[in-house]
Amino acid sequence: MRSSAEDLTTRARIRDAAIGLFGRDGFARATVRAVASTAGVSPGLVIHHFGSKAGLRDACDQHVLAQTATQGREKADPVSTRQLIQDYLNHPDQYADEITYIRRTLSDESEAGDAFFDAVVKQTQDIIHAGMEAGTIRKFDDVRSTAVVIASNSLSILMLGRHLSRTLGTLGPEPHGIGPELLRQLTLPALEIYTHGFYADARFLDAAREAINTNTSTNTGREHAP
Amino acid sequence: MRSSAEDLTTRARIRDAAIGLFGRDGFARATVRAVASTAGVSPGLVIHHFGSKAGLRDACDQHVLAQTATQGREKADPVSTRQLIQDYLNHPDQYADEITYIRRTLSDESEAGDAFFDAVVKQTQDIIHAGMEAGTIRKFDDVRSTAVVIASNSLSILMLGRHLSRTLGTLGPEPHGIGPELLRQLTLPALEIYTHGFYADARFLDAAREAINTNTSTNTGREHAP
DNA sequence: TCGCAGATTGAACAAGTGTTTAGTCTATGA
DNA sequence: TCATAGACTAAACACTTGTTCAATCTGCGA
Repeated sequence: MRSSAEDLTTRARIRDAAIGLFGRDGFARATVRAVASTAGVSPGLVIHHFGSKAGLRDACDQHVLAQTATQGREKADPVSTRQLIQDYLNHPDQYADEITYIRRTLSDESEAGDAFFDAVVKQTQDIIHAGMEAGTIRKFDDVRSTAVVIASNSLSILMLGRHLSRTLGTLGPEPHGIGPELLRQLTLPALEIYTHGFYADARFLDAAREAINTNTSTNTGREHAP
Repeated sequence: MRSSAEDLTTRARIRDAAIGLFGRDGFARATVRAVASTAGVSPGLVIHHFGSKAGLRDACDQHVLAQTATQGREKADPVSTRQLIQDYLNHPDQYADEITYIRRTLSDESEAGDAFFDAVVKQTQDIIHAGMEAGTIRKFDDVRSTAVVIASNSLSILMLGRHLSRTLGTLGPEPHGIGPELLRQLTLPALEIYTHGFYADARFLDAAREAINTNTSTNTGREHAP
């Protein structure tokens, strides 16, 4: 369900070209002239529509991340999430630019990236709470930290997708590397760890518990943030 | 154990300044003039020593990643790894530039980043094999994919450290966000998942096994890479 | 002491950058 | 019909970029 063809307003065409180039080359490396050339317009028109290169970036941020955030908020339940994944697996190239752009936004420092990450964590937290009540997810003391860990692990595929697919030899036509083959190959190992754990017993966990409990008083670390 | 003071050769001072700026601002945004100014020399001298800006990047890659790779290869056993972590927790700011630089290298496309990631995966694979024999790590069918998942999860702290500490409120003076407080707060939740799992039972795992086994024949995916 | 190779600099160059500006084209409403 | 607003362009501007170059400075071996 995307505006696919060339029947877009010029402003939208420029913005989409910028999303592709900003994601692929980064904001600094991507030039206004390249964006204009990709969109088939003159450099001046880019400035005319967006005020400045920074304004163009803001428009891209708002478009990609607002869209993804609302999608995420609407489809917070596991069923819709599964449908979203299925939709992606059927049309992977439709989302390529968005994925690359989000990865770049999370890498560079930006308020849009911060907001997106926080939204993912919040959504994960909601899922964990619901799963704990439903009995599908184990009970955790520190749900917030657990959600941060899970979100971080999930987003690592987004951040390192190129490396993952390169190492596993599942590199498809997608520049970010996150293709159906990669997901198919990682799903079972990840779910095994999430189901039966990674370690054979609680040795490491107990040792860490003890170390942290004894260290908190003697350590040189600063006080806890309020 | 770092060459701390100003008793460095000019070439090394330029390289260290570049490591800091390339990591913080990225290769494109960081200018030769800024590197020269930080090192207290003229822009021409930077070129004189490294041939070009790209040559300077190569030197930085080789310095940071070769150093880290050898460290990783020497300290592959869990005991030394723990000592390395302890060493970091005691002197976090000494490693700040290296951490930021490695994160940037993994984000941008570069052979050095590829080699580093592969080294981490290989090291993780060795640890898993050893742990499986020693009985501390569960038995996995697909050790390579499991190692990729574990490595990806571990590196996510590196890639998203700024977001993690920002969300959890453990932001210290480090620009990358990976401070002692963050690690202390994430250790137990991560180890709990790695020990007892995340899901309450094998429902999701079994469902995924079934879905993948039935899909592999009917799916439109291409053949497996050799 | 001399000479020379390398370190180092300041200024300049050429290319590329974001942005501005003057002007043309086009549609739309009075 | 015509005036006006906005889309749009080509050219230029001001600035930054990486790099070069001629010229000094410095240390060291003969």
